[in-house]
Amino acid sequence: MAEKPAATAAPHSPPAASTAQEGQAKVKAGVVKMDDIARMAGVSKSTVSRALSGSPLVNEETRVRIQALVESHSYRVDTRAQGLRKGQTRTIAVVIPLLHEHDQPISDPFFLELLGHIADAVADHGYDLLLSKIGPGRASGMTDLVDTGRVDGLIAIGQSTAHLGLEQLAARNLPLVVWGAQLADQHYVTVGSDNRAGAERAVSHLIAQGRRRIVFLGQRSVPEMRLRHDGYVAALEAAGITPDPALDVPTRFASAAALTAMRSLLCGGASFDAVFACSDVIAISAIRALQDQGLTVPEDVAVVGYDDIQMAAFYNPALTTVRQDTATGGRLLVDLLFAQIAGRSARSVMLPTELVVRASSGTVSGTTPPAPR
Amino acid sequence: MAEKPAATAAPHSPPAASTAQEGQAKVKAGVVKMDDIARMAGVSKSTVSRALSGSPLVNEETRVRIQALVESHSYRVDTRAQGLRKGQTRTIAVVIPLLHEHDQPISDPFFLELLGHIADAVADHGYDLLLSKIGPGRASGMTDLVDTGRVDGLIAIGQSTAHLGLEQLAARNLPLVVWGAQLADQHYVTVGSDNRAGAERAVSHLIAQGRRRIVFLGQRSVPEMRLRHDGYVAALEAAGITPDPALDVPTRFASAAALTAMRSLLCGGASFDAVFACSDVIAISAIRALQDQGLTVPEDVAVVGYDDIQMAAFYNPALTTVRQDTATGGRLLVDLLFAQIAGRSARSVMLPTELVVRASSGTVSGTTPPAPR
DNA sequence: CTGAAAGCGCTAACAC
DNA sequence: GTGTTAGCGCTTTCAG
Repeated sequence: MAEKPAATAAPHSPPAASTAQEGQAKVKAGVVKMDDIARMAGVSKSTVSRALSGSPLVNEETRVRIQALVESHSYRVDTRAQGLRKGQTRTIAVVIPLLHEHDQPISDPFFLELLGHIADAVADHGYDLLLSKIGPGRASGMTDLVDTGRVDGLIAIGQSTAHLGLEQLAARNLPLVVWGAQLADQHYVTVGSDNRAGAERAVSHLIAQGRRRIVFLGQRSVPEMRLRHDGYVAALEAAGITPDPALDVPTRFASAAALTAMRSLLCGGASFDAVFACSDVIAISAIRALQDQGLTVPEDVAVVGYDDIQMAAFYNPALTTVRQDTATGGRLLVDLLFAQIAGRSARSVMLPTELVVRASSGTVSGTTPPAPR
Repeated sequence: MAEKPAATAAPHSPPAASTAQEGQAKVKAGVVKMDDIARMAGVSKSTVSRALSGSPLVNEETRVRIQALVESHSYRVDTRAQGLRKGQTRTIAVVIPLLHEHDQPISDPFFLELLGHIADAVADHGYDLLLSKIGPGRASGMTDLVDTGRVDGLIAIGQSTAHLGLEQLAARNLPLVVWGAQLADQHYVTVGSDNRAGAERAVSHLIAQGRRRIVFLGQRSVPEMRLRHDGYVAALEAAGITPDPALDVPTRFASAAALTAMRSLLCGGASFDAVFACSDVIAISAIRALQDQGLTVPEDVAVVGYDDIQMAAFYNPALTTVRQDTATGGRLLVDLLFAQIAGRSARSVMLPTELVVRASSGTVSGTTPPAPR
């Protein structure tokens, strides 16, 4: 089979003709290269390159001829080669922590919502998005991503326990933005909600409903959760309530873990009239555990979650929760990363949160239609 | 600042020394290349390349020396250049359909669960995963991904309305696997659950509970949903029930859409005693709509969903649903793709489903603890 | 306006 | 065992 069409003989032949002839033969992708197009157009590779990158140095007629050839042969420039030459990748990595030890899948809907917005924003910049689930000892894996020339920058979702690793990356000056809490001594850029204020408002709301014995459900080893705990304590103290350590229940971010934690609290005979959960997923599991014990929400126990995942409004009872704005969060994450890639400096951003009051905290009747997002 | 250390002078100098000296200077990644390592080791680039790829043709002593240099300078081979030369990318793309017209984020937890498993499997193969949200007219975007040399293969999550586009890709012989329904005339490889059988069992279960007027909630334009509808009809007819078109309610995959659909059904005064929803997210929204009307689930209306997302077990009432095994699904998707990349042929796989009976269909009391996944 | 030439960082024949 | 020589497919000076 003739590999290279002898199209050089008729450089100006109508593209349509060659389409019909060659379309069939091209089974495998990438078969036609810039050189081929150049030869067919009767120009040099350089001219094709220029034409394709919209250089003004190219004759209009030539450009049109090249364009036609490109279309008809559905030629596409190889980004890999282009990137190698230009020293860029046009792709950024999003790193999601393994939620825990085992190769448990990413499971919190909140992450997916955020990821979706990040994906949109990255695409708007014309970049690709590499998704990477990295386990403990994340830092080295993340460094690799850029050292091996696979990505131009990194977005980490959740700092979880990797604070030190992230500091190392920042020290190396790699473009990096992380979704999470803004810590005092930190040198990397974060975007996140005002965890302390959000939690404080949620708990104050509970107190305003007449609740006094409020359970904290969350994992304080994660920075964001620690701040939420701070807010919880602050709200309590502002109301003259002394935090009871017995109501501080450590829980990981999985439904099952939350269920277990709640059950053991119930079995322990603790008395409480409200729960502040560090995520909606945790809140939902907690409610389930409560109901299984014959308790009603919000009558016996009022519950507030965090995140406002889509399902929160549809749960029964509809969940009162602290909304984190994933749309602007995602976009901000990406914008700040591109600022760094462009060599500009970026500052951490703390997003305001909004307390969305629904039925689970005892104020709204359960039959009110949930607010559409 | 001296760009290249004059290390050539002392080729065998202890790596530790140079680390200390240079560690500081290397701010930007990728600064040290294979040539540099070669020079420092006093060998040629090829030898370094060989040593690094574990070729047996390299002297043990040389290899050790090179290894040490590589470590101390934390040199990493550039995958981009490597890929260009070797004609591969070691990355595969996962394409998720924009759920609908607007740039709505990916939102169904089911997708995220599947994505998580795919990510694990891809990583196990040592490949990267490019995440791509592609809108209507997906096919061209997908082709691009491989034509521009960015990925070695494609996984599409959900065929939605892109069947024809996928056929085109398959015709071009691009490595491709799609999560979805196995259609009669299709030339691409799919992995998916047995939608027809799954739905049939779910609906039969409802009938066995004494329900006769069962609503179908889903979007039949999507192949998978059409099959589920077939199963729904089959179950009905097997029981001698004539499907009532009034109970066939088209619904997209979003919570809000499902809520609206259900509400208008209720307003229309239709009479029914059960609902079969095409996804758990739809089921949950439907239950919400029912409850808002003062109806109880499962007493007044029994509800069955599809997917068995994590939250299904925690909903109130706990959701009876058709479980799709995302773990083996994800792994299979990836395995079949790699088979194609390796030039082997692959066959579509239809996974069995499992009906998970919980409270929402009226059989189990609501206080039973949900089965852990 | 266009072409020739020199690489981007790496691997793979092919020599020695 | 190791070095030399060609590229992978593209962009970009530098000369016309």
